[in-house]
Amino acid sequence: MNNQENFLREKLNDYYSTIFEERLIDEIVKVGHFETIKSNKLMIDIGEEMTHIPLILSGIVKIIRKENEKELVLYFLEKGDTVALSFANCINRKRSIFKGVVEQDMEAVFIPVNLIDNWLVNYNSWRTYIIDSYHFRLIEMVESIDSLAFMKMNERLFKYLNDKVKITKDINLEITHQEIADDLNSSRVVITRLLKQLHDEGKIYSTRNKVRVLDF
DNA sequence: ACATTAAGTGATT
DNA sequence: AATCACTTAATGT
Repeated sequence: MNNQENFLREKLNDYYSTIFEERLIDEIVKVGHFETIKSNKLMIDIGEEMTHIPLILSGIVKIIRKENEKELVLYFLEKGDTVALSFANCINRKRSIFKGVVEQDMEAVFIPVNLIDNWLVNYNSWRTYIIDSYHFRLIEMVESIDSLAFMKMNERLFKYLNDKVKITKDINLEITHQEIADDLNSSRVVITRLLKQLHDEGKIYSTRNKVRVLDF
């Protein structure tokens, strides 16, 4: 057993070792490679081939859908999450349908996709993990659809802020109106006005580059 | 002090 | 709810 493997084993210890069986951890340690990606770096873009999937150890990744230069944030990934790579994708073509941007410095163990299929049949804990993660992503997608279809911009904005607080575990968000507008595929002016409204309602407190969520 | 970037606002669609 | 056009405020150099 070499240093590299021990290092990975150590990294997996605080989260994944509790959900994966030992034999699987041994495999991951053998084939995975550890990587850190800095905030604001592009992890994956739409159309890019997926050669590896990440098991996220820390940090946050923002998952975005893009259509002719317009973008919409769907959800965030954090520790314990992975990109829900479809089974069909594993077998056939494996190009990403999402864009993933690192939101907070991320650490992850990357697993080559060609192993995923095999692990699905060989490791119970892997199967459970992938299916659960699938299920969870589906729910988040439905939430996205709901908010697009049924919610007004002010409600979407408030949900967005709440989601951010939940994922960053901090009610103080460092963000500009423009960035929020981009994430929601809205315009800066609209966000400014709605934020002021929320501010006046006492739900948030906002100053330049900052939003503090008071009511969540 | 000046330039740049972020935020606020009225009017219009 | 979006866009335009402009103002005002905050911040970096």
